[in-house]
Amino acid sequence: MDRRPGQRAGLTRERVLAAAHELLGAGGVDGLTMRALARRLEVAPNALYSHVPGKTALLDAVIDEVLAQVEVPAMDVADPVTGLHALMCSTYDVLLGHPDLVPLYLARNGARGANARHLGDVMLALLDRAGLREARAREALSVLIVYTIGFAAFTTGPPIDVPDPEPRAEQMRENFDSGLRWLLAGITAPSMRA
Amino acid sequence: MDRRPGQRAGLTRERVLAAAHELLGAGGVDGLTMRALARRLEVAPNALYSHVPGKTALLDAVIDEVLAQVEVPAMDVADPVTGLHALMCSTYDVLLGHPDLVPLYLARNGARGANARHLGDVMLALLDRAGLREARAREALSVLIVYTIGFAAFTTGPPIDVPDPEPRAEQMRENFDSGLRWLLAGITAPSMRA
DNA sequence: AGCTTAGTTGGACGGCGTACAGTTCGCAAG
DNA sequence: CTTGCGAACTGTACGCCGTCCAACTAAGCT
Repeated sequence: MDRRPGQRAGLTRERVLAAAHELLGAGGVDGLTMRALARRLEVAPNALYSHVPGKTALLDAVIDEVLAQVEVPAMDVADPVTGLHALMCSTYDVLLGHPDLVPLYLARNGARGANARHLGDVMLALLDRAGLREARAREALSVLIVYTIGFAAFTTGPPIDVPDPEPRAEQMRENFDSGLRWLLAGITAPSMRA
Repeated sequence: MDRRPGQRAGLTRERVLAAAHELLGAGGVDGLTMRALARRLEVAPNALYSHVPGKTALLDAVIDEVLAQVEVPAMDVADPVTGLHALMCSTYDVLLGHPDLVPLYLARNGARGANARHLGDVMLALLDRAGLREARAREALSVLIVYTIGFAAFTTGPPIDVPDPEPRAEQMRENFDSGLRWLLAGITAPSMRA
């Protein structure tokens, strides 16, 4: 801090979020502290509070930002179930790209930011095209979200006792896929369609 | 602390774990700190370290302890799928009884303690009787565990935006049940049986 | 030119987990 | 019955954490 009080440091909400993102990638959740963030931006810790309400809000923002990477299938995709499958797989992959973030994600159970809401809307639209409305649709929505985040959390956790993690990741990917197909089959079974 | 150094306080690993359990129930995860725990046991914070290696280990122990409450179906239950269903539902209910614990549970992804291992073995045995072996069985195991813990995490999280949480809990319980049935149906579909 | 206001700093508060050294007791061996 | 030892416990301290407050300064508007 070779700056005297009052001198601007060029801080922005965007710059703060970006730095937070980097810290998260480098040192995991434990590495992301207000002080470390300030250090990286060459600023006093308190300066952050002019751009972010607090740590919780910052985490929420970062979490939601990550969801922007999810590939949303075209709304007019031929088969809505295929679209849902692709959407959930993409979400799963994105989550795997930010392992330390997943537990947080789950603790807040599913970010409530703009991106999260958008994904939810897309899913509801696809479910609608698959024949599910209202309560049924919300039910299916919960199940799919929970399953995906839960599986990501499970996958990104510390390796249980297997020797090398490489085939494990692939194995988990397949497990995820299997379960997802079962769920989708159940969701769109004839008895479910209103 | 009206005790001078060296005087025994009658601490035991069991007493410590029990107090931790109580604190967890009363104040959630945030309420469980080494210092608060020591305060409740009328002891200096460091005294705990004679009975527990550290906070992480303590949490692991408490987490695994909770799993003891899960009702394990009789091994010779008529239908293994029904047994699995009952087992997962009991697990879900137990988890709901300790809301603040669930995120931790997921972060460590499924306790690795004695009780957790036992439950895993029971599930594998039931899956075996349902016709699943080896890789298939492990696959199904992952899916079921992830689904259950994930759903519990989702349910115990802060209410999204619904007005009153009472019907929500019931709703979620039904959602859980629906998804679970779909999963079990998929797992035991003819194509899966070796 | 002067005033307002937003951005930033130094410092502090209360809390956390836990390491280190010292004190004191219970208990087994002599 | 003494002695010695190891385990339990305390006091103190270190280095973190998130966040609030008052002071200060620079930029921008009038």
